[in-house]
Amino acid sequence: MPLDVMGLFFFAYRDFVGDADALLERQGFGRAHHRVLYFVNLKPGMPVADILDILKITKQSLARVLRQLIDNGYIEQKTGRADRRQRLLYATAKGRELFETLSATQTSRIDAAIAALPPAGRRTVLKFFVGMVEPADRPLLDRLKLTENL
Amino acid sequence: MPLDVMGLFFFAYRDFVGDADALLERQGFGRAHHRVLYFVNLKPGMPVADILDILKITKQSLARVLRQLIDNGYIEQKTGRADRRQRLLYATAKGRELFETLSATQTSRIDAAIAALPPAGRRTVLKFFVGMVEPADRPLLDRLKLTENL
DNA sequence: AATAAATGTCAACAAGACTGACATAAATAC
DNA sequence: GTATTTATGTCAGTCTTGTTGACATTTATT
Repeated sequence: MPLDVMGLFFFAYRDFVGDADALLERQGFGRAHHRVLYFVNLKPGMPVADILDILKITKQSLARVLRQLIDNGYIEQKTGRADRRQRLLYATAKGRELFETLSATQTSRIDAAIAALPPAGRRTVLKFFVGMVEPADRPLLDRLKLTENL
Repeated sequence: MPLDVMGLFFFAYRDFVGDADALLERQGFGRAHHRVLYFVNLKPGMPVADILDILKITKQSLARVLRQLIDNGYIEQKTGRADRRQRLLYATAKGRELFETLSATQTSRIDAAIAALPPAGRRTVLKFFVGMVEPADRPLLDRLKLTENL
């Protein structure tokens, strides 16, 4: 039984998110803010509904977090041109900067872990992750361009 | 920048823990209960302090969850022989059974993801996870026998 | 004109973290 | 042999981030 994969997955994820947690706290933010920042940076102009779908949380839950990010000038909303009901989300310069800061430690941790692997290691890890994702959500990974290096 | 690793890590972990979440809910339990069950199953006779150290939560936080698990007969405590102050944690037969149920879907998801990888894939993924863990905690991984297949 | 969709907002609630303070029993130090 | 430290438990209050349900607004669609 892959008890070791389960356990190591836990520890790896704990320390991966832990990198950002300390920095976020100083801003008065939490993991939820980080997740929103990540996806808005990844796909600028994302409508609210997409974020809800990705994070699998309710709009009421997102609203609080999003409001803080907007009020503090990290994210801005623009009305959709094609569909004027949509509120498209964009990171401001300030928001992109914060995201860079949050990502810095995570990036070096990831780079170090991959550097210790055999040549095909990075690709193998990415393939594993994709394999762990619910098949119904895999097209979403493609749309977010997370599977380009495969 | 390894934005793709970050994103896929998020999705993979979300769906990995999501497997158990549905089952846990019917029991009136949450992820915290699952984590405790996992580690108690992995290392029977673990003292409370070790669990706190691993989960990086406070004793007050653990107390609630542990109490529910004990009161419902999933875990039992025994006074340590060497150090009678310690409360060593053991899963009951009922606890082991619940853990097996919770692990079943996670196991098949992991197995499927690994089956799609090249022969060395499993080892590569495990090495990646270890590389992501804070170096100070790596001896702990060894003690928990999570690094045996490396 | 009627309905549906995308979003926002108010209110109440729950899980699971947190801090701080204090209690007990057992081990260790002096 | 008393004093201190350690391992654990418990009470009380707070915070973040999730939940549900209800209702409003704007815009698209039928």
